[in-house]
Amino acid sequence: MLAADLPLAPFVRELSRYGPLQSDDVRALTDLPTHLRTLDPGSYLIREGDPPKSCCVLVDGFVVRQKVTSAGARQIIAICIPGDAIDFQNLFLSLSDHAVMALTKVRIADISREALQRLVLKCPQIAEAIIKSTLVDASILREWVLNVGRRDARARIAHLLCEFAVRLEARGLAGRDGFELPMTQEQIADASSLTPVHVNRVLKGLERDELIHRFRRHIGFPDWRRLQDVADFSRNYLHMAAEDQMAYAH
Amino acid sequence: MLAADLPLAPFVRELSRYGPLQSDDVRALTDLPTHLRTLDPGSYLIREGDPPKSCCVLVDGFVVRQKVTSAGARQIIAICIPGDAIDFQNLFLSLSDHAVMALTKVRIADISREALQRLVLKCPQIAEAIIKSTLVDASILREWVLNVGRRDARARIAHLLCEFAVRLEARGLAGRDGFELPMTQEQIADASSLTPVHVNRVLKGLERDELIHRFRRHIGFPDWRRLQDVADFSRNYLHMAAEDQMAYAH
DNA sequence: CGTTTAATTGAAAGCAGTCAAACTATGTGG
DNA sequence: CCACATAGTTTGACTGCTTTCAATTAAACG
Repeated sequence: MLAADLPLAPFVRELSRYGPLQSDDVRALTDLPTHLRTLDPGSYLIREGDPPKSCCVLVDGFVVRQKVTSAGARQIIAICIPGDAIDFQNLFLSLSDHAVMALTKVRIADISREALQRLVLKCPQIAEAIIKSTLVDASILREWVLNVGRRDARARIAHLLCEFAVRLEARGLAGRDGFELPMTQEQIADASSLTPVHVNRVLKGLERDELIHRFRRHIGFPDWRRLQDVADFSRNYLHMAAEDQMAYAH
Repeated sequence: MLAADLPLAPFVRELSRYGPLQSDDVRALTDLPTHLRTLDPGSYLIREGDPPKSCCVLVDGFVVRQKVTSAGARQIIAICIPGDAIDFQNLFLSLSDHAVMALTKVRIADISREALQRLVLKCPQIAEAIIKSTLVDASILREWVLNVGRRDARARIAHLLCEFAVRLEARGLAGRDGFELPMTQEQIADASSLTPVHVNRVLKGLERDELIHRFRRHIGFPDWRRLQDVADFSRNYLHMAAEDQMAYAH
């Protein structure tokens, strides 16, 4: 079978990392009936207050979770990369508490809510894997609260870059040379609770100090070790398995 | 049986709210072997980097989750109230990514990790309830990121007070007249990403504007509606069941 | 009561925000 | 292939919310 026929494969591989799944479980998940669709940048997969329709998995591209204050200020709450489940939230809760927006052109696999719920109730291993995956998401959120709450602008943005690099690399989507950042500076601002203007200044500062290289949207890491120091970054909170501690290790 | 004999009762009641548990499940949970202990304010239940020992439930008193930056700045990430499970994190992940500290004198019920894990694998309903409980925690974390990231000091502190009031009331631990806030202004500062000095000024400002009343640690709400407006507070993100929407409702 | 911890207040400094304008990519249609 | 439009980036000057530093007052505790 071709990879194109198995849009859920990366997602299932990711999940099986959290709890060793039986091959039956893996097959049951991979074979889940899905509906594929493509969305353009800026379009919404889920809006705040929506009732859940399906449970979707990100096959290709990048999306963000976001919330807004009544004053209209936006906060990006999480960045999802290919292979991520977008809404276990909606799988089990009845109203969405945040919106999900496409950063890039994305491919989404919709899984039937009922089918996945049945699977969870039937296969304890799958339930456990989903719990762990959810707990890791929560751990990342805790780090974001710390990041936004207690680090200055420079560390905050550096931290965002470090986290993104490590998560991408763990899925084989980036190497030591860096990665394409799928965000405008305005979006970086909304993720780091800063203004676009200030993001620009900080980015230039990091570049001036040879902590990052930039070309278009590409971010390079000439001195990964030092960037981690500036960012106060430690990958512990990502709860990755030992075998993933590769290139960016220490 | 007396309530004193069932320290897990409030926790189980809470959990059953998230997924209707069979009476067998309820009994299995309530009868879980526990070890009760008492801790003084300021003592640590869990330190960052700890391997998990047991899974503990908060019976009495208040604890906070917290993280610190390498520069030593502290961020409170969550506040737990009686009936909350303190570490589903530790139940399934292998290293703690944050510390848990007692705000007040607390009573803790330690549940054996293995016993609870067995139960999760055996009872799908319990697994589902735990998933939902974890998802609600994550939703609260998302709101905290927004709160700390995009609201000014006044709204931020008001929001903290609103959330605490609503959560306490849902467990029957506070009424319309207000509640005892189990935190010093320094701790409020660490929860709202401000300095203690500024917390003091904002609190005085809220009091001056008749948005709250204060006496010692007691917080009263003379105009709940208006406070919610200032706080930009909506209880949606708490994902409470309909029957809990009582006194503080709108 | 004396001692420690928490709350309060004032003055000054600073990090990030706001406003505004210029510049650079990227894309589109003639 | 170029002119124009649009979106994103960059820069400067100024403002302001929050922090920092320091000192005083009030409350909690043994």
